[in-house]
Amino acid sequence: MRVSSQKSSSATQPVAKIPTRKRGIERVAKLLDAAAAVFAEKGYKTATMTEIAQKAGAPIGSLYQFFPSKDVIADALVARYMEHVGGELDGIRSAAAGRSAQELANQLLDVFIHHAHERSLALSLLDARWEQPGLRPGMLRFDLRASIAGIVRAWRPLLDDGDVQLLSVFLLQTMKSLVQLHDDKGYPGRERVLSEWRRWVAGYLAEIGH
Amino acid sequence: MRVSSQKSSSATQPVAKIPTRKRGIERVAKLLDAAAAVFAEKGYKTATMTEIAQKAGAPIGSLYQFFPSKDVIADALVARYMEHVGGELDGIRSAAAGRSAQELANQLLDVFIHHAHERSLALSLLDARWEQPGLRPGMLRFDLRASIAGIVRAWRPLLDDGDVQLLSVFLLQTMKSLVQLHDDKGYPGRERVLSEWRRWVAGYLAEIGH
Amino acid sequence: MRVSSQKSSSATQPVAKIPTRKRGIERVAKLLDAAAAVFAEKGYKTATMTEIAQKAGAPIGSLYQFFPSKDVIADALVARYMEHVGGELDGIRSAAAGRSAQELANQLLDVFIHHAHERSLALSLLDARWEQPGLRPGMLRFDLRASIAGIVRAWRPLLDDGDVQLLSVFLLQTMKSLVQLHDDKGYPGRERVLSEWRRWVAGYLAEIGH
Amino acid sequence: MRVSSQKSSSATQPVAKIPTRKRGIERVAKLLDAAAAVFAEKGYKTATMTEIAQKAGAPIGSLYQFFPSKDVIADALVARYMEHVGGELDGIRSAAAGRSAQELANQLLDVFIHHAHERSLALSLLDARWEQPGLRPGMLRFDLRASIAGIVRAWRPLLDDGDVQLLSVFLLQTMKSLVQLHDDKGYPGRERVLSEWRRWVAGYLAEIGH
DNA sequence: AATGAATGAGCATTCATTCAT
DNA sequence: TATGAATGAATGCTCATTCAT
Repeated sequence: MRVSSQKSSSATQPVAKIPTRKRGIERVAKLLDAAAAVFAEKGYKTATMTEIAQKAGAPIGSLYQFFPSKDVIADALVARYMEHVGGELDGIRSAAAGRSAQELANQLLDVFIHHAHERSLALSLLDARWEQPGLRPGMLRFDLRASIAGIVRAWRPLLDDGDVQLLSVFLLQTMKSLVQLHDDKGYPGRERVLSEWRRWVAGYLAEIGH
Repeated sequence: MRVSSQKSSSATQPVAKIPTRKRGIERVAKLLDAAAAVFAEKGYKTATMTEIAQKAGAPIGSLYQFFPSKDVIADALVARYMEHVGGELDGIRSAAAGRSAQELANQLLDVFIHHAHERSLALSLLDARWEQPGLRPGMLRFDLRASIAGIVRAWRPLLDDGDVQLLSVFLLQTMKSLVQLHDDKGYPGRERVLSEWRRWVAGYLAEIGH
Repeated sequence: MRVSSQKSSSATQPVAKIPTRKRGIERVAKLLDAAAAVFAEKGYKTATMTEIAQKAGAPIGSLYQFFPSKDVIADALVARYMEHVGGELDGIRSAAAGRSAQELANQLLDVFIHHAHERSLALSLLDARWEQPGLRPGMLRFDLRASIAGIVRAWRPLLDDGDVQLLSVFLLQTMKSLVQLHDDKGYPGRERVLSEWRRWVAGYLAEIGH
Repeated sequence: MRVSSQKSSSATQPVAKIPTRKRGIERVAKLLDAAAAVFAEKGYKTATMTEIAQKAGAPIGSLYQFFPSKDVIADALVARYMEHVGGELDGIRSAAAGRSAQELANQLLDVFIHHAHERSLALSLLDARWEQPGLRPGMLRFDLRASIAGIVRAWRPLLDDGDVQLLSVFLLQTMKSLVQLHDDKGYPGRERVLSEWRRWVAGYLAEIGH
């Protein structure tokens, strides 16, 4: 299953222009990387378009050629994250059948660990541009939950829908938590906490999934 | 136990002026409430001092009388949250002895549910000022963790330090997760997820705490 | 009758802030004059807020304190023109009874001649900011027409409504035309044309108004 | 008689390149139509070269091939209007002899009514570029006045020069006024005003022209 | 003390025109 | 010849903080 990253473009919503020539493709990649770095360092509001362009070695006009507004560049970054994670989840799903609960748990937890920074960036970008924090991130959650539900179904095809939903919500939430525990270096017994967490997630997975 | 809300005062950092007369106390409360509302709606960067003053019905000069900068207001709001939660945790600690695992888990989980909005505001304020001088999210976590460790010790005085730490980290993390699951109304089977989560936290608590 | 210059302020439409202190009143007057000069010289789009502020000897922030957008300053200029002309029309109306057709015609024609530049500025400002040119200026026309109708009624109280309307439309249009003929210095026989025009307007006025 | 649309070419002023092949001619027509539409909708300053090219379905480079600057397009549009009106006036002149005053008046008034939108566009383009090098509104007026003078002479060959001038100025001005009265749908008694205006113009024409 | 007008550096964004491909 | 990506100076506007009244 593919996590949707296409803009539904129902109206004349501004979207990133897709570069056609080689030079443009390279430039867009550079711009996105620069934007990710600047947003991560400064936050959405504090980051400036000028700094993004400078960091990418591009004139400000070129930045606006491809990303007609600050919002569009943030959206593009979120979409890129969704594609990365979506791709990995696809891989896990196609190899889910026959795995042990601990193997599956570890694989899922590692996806989030692996993209921890990208994820926290995406969340902060979503948050900073939405009045009611938590509403828009909900979209993100929705897609991922569906993806994870697909994995659970591939892993245990006989599970009923309620249990699939329960497990997918549970897994998503514990993945997020593990990232937080993983990123925080400032508490004692960190190693033990992390391995306990993995054991505990696998235990719950095994309990519900037989 | 009192959760510390004093800055480590490395230098002559500006702090909120403490009002002495009754009228001043009322005005400060109004200003803080207005600030909380505006920050919650707009986010730290987007909120303006002018709007905060307007919402409190106070002139901008008066706002600056008590809170000499935007940062100081944010710090005061975070401190207020810490005091609220700290107070409740104090209460739980003094009545912890003799509670069942499920009772203790529920009480703790309810503290965070109860202050969910205040907490998300405090976190976003901390986050938005990441590289400003002042408090850090880590500091928040540290204080709370210490507070929870105190509760665990009061509940099971014989537990060794490693287990106390493990449990306090675990409890803090699952409290945060429960808030997220609680605030998100957009997924199926929410009721079941929430009750399972409580059951499951209590189970782990019982397992480690004998 | 007073030509309306009050903003109906049905919603949170941005309007010019009215200065309260003496310094503010002087500054607003200076800003309006500067804006009139710059708009007249460059046109609405080409004029820059920076240049207006500079010409008024004010920092850009002060300009925005009183006029929160470029549109608002243009609106203020239009309103000022309406007030000037409205005031003069009021005067003509209260002294209309008993005048000869030629006297009344001359007085009206002189109002527009007198405010020729202010009027052309107001029209160009209205035009430049409205997609369908002619639609918004229509509002201007509406107010003036009503004012002129009041004068005609004061002049000839027994005239029926149809004739009053006819005369007010006719007078407004010929006033505008006279301004154009007056401003254009580039054609031969200008003096004769101008006096013929006045004679001809008075003749029509006398014919319809008995 | 041909209304002059050539610039006085004081220097090496850029002009529209004249297309030679059939495809080029079609493309230029499309570009001019697109430019007219965009200018009419947005005004000279607000209209963008990119949008004009897009509306014509042509790449921006192609637009610049034929019209090397934004000003050149505007000039071309004005020239086109002059040619249209000039052509019609030529026709009226060659059939002027023997017409009644009312017939001549109606024919002339209809020319402006017929090209009302094209005229208002041309005027706004001239106005918007007031201090740019190129044509001036005065020039437009001058050419038309000369054209109309020719018609008056053809109609009444014995009239002395002063009366011819007077009539041509008068006719041009009343033609413009009629257009304004015609375009404005927002006043009462419009039908009566329009027919009165025509009657009244013919009356003056008859009076001066014997 | 209390007030709110003044300040100006800084930001997102635009667009006519060029020129490499 | 035809194309459309590249360019960057210029513009409207914001807002935390100060300080004259």
